[in-house]
Amino acid sequence: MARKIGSHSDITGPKVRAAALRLFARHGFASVTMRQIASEVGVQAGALYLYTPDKQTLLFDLLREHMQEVLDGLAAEDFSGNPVERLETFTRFHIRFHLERRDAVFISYMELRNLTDENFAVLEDMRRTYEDALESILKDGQASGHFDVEDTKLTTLALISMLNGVTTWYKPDGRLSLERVEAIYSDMAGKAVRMARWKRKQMLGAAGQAKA
Amino acid sequence: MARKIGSHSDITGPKVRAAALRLFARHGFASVTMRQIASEVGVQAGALYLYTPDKQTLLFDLLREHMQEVLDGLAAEDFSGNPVERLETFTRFHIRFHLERRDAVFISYMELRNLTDENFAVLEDMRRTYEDALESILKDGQASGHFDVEDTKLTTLALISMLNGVTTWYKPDGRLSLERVEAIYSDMAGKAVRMARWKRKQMLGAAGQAKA
DNA sequence: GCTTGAAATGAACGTGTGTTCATATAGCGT
DNA sequence: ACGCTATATGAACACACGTTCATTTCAAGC
Repeated sequence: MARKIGSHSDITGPKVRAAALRLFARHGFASVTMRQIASEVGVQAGALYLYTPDKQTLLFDLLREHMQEVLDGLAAEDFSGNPVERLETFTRFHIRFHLERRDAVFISYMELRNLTDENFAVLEDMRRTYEDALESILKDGQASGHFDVEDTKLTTLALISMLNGVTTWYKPDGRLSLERVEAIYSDMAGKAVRMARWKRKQMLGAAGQAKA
Repeated sequence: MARKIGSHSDITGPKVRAAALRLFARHGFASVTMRQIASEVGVQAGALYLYTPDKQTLLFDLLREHMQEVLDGLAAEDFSGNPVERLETFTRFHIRFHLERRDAVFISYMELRNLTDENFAVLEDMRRTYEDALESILKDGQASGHFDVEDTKLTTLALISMLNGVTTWYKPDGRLSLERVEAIYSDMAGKAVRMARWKRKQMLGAAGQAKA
């Protein structure tokens, strides 16, 4: 038997990637065998090599594809407004987008060490681009007096860690709706970096006195 | 050859665990072979089975030992004081303790899925105990009006995620000292949950009016 | 309807895996 | 001084891995 009805490259290819993504996320790249992936797709192991040169490249392609989607998704957001609004846009986007792609996110933070140095560098670059988007919001907010942040780089990483944590426990049918989770996280992120009112007044006051 | 000078169970046993911990953290449980561990210890693979019944148990023992140390360490901290102070104690302890044991922490959050259900349940229980310690601080702070938290459970997880993030980037010889990192994270955690001054005043005001 | 080639098979490959075990030896208790 | 046993060896086991490839089969183009 070969070439079953309705099974073309266009159909099997995505199926392979989907199965690999699911299995890598559940059991870890190293623990998943090509035969497992093939079985999930409904095909023999050999056939996978029509769609990927090897296992490592399969992982890399999944991760690169994911990071590209993240970057594209971020670029599609509306980042007008002041830093406070932009931070909310970012955090809400991050939560929403990452919850929709939990498997890919999980792998992205877990399996980087299973990549060759070359492939790792590519993804590292993309991740840095994403982080820089957040850091620039923090920097702007620091300059405008909206935020009170000691170290923008560290804060960026801390915020992203916090936001990523959501993927480890969120269940779509759980106690909290997506909207509510978005709101709570966004609120926490905002409070963690925002300048306190009294402190801002104090600064403005000092500036006023200096002028006078 | 066997029984080399100075190589007893008391020496080789810890060496095995140390090597396994290091390698699991670097390359992932599934990717590390018993022969690699043995080689690191300076012993043949077969000898490892004098110290562990199998590879899975070796991982489990490492993780259980780690979690026990975390719980013991937490219990040794001084948690007197108001919720704000207790939260700072907790965050500083967490950062410090986890940075000293980065390998174990990494594995704890990465390799849980490589455990049997039974072993997983044991660790899950210990982790929950740890999380509960933080949540009870948040609850107390909520009750006392120190904190402004929508959902203590979610906030607990968000804070721990944020704090754990430090292990992924911190380098002991890096730009920031441990003390400074502790301070920044502790500060961010505090701000993320603390009740704003104006809001507290407003509440007190409302309470005063209600009384009057 | 026949030809053609893309899509899939399934067996085979070499290698490496976790684990076992008969065997050897070094150091402690006596 | 010597035997006993804890500690280690190293070869072997059965199995599973990623990957290759000659072969087969089916859908589409003419």
